[in-house]
Formats: sequence, C-alpha cells, structure tokens
Amino acid sequence: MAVVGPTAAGKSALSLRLAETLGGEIINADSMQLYQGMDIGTAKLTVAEQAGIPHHLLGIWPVTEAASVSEYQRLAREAIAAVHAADRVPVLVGGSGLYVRAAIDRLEFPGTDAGLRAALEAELARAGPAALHTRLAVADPPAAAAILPSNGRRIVRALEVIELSGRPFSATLPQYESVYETVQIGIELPRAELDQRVADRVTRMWQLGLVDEVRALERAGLRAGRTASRALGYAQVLRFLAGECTEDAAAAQTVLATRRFIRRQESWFRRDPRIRWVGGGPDVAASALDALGA
RNA sequence: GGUCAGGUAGCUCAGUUGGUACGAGCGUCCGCCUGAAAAGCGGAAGGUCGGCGGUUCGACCCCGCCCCUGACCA
Repeated sequence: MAVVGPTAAGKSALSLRLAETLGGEIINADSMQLYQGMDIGTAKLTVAEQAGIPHHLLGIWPVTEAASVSEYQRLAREAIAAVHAADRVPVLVGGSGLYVRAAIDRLEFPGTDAGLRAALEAELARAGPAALHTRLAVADPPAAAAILPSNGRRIVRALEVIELSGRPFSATLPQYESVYETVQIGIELPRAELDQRVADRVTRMWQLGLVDEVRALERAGLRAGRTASRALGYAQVLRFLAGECTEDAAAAQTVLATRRFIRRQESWFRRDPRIRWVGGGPDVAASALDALGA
C-alpha cells in the first residue's frame, strides 16, 4: 500500500500507524529523504520515532549524488520484493509523485548518457530552449507538440532519449497501471491548515538546528550536489550562508517555496483516480483502515 | 497646527502631456510533468486608478474640499 499527499499533511505518522496495524514495513518514496544527513529539513523520522518499524531507503545517497528516478525505481522494487519475501506488507510513503509512480506503476525510463546530456545542456545554455525545440520539432514532432518551447529541461531530456535510443520520446505520462496490487491512501487537508502547518514546521526546523545541519552538509559537498542543493530549506539556507540574504528571509522563503510545492503535489496526486482520499486529523488512521477495507 | 511626498490588482510598485488601465514582479487559482521531480514549465482570474464635488464632449491623469499614510518643521 502507499500513503501519499502533500508535505506536512501527516503521512509519516499515518504510515507508522498503518504499518503497526498491518504488520508492515515502510519504504520511503520521498526524493529528499533519500539523502544522508538531510534530516531536519526533510522532516525525516528519527530512529526513535520509527518506533521499531523497519524503514527502507532513508538516507542512502550522499548529498553529492544526483538523484535518479530510475535508480530509485530499482531500489524501491528491491525493497518491496524483500518485504514481500518476509511476508510483510510494504507501506510506500512519500510526497514525490513521480517516485511513487516509478515504484508501483508500469513505467520504464529510457537510458541516459552523461556526455550527451552535458553537451545538450551546454547547447541549451548557449542557444536557449527555443533553438533546441526547433530541432526537436524535426526529430520528433509529437514530442515537440507536447513540450513547450520554453521548457529547456524537458527538451534536453527528449533529445537525449531520441539520440540514444533512436526512438521517439513519450512526452506524456502513460495510463495509470500498477504492477502490484496496491491501495493508495491520500491525505487531504484544507489549504489554510496545511499552510499553517508548514509555517510551524519551518519554525521548528530552525529551532532544531537546520542551519547547522546545512553547514555540516556544506562541508560534505552539498553545494556540488545537483539535486540535494535544491531541496526546500537547504537551498534557502545555502543562500543565507553565502551572504545572499538574511536568515529571516531564508526562513520566509522556505515557507513560501514549500507552499508552492504543496500546490504542485496536490495537482499531481489529484489526477490519479486510484487514490482514496482521507481527511487529516485524529481519525486519519481509522479512516485509512476503512478505506483499505473498502 | 504647517510644509512636502504619496494614496493605481491581495502585496510592492510602474504608467497615461486628459480620449476605452498596455502594466510588472510577488501572491492566489488551475494545469503539464518518463533518469534533477522538494526540480522544471505554462495558463487564468483579480483594479469604480483614496472619497465627494467641479472644469471638460470626455478625467485615473486638471481644480477645490475631505480622508488616510510617511517624512520634515513647529
């Protein structure tokens, strides 16, 4: 089963309850909790908070490593297989929509090539996205039609896949088709409440020492990390440490960016018709178990 | 009490020598998303231009009074 929903909705707490009740083990589906040492800012459960329930895929990548959905997919499926083998229930938990789909859905990621990618990115920087889009329009008209000329990132990836595989790039996500028998529980909370929780959470992160955590990670190479350095909270603190803004501004920006992120998460999960939504609050666990029985 | 500056989109501000507000950034809402996804990209909705009067064919832009904010002077 999977527990999804926006940041700060209470996924971790719910997953603990469900794993406990169902005899499950938790598998992380949060792209940033995959990183080592990114604990406070990602609201990663401490070992004590994990309450003896096995957690998989937490803190497995150094911050210098660029994230990869494809790699995550492999790891997640291994973890799921291991939990199944132990005759326990895998409880996938996380707010990274694409990662959740990579784990449970029929999705195959075409390969990548560092050199080719670098060349395309250099070209993007030099010529701009529109020029690359023109090229994409020749190589793969349907992909070009689906990808906006301003979206350099996707254009680069499409061109990379085409050159590597000699085949067109699927620029639209496939139908929802699970490879496991999965029930997805989504936690839904009113915006105003989520926004308040985010503000509180960021305040708490600062109290717990997020700035020191980032300092330590900086020494571990966080700035060089392509993905990790962009994480909510971390990017803002790095800017503060570089003297580019005040500490207060960093905190305020973290709140705003997290709110924006929540809107994107909602729009991602909203369209998946398989998700069974439950309200947050004290009854989440009960509602979720109801939804599971249903 | 006086002088000056200012009151334009939820916020910060552009702008029109009087002719339908051309606005921008942020926020809000909505959407997209196949190896960076806590990333990346896009669309939309919002304004009686502080109030009341006057001048004018016509005022957000001119005049008068009033209200509010800020600075300065007493």
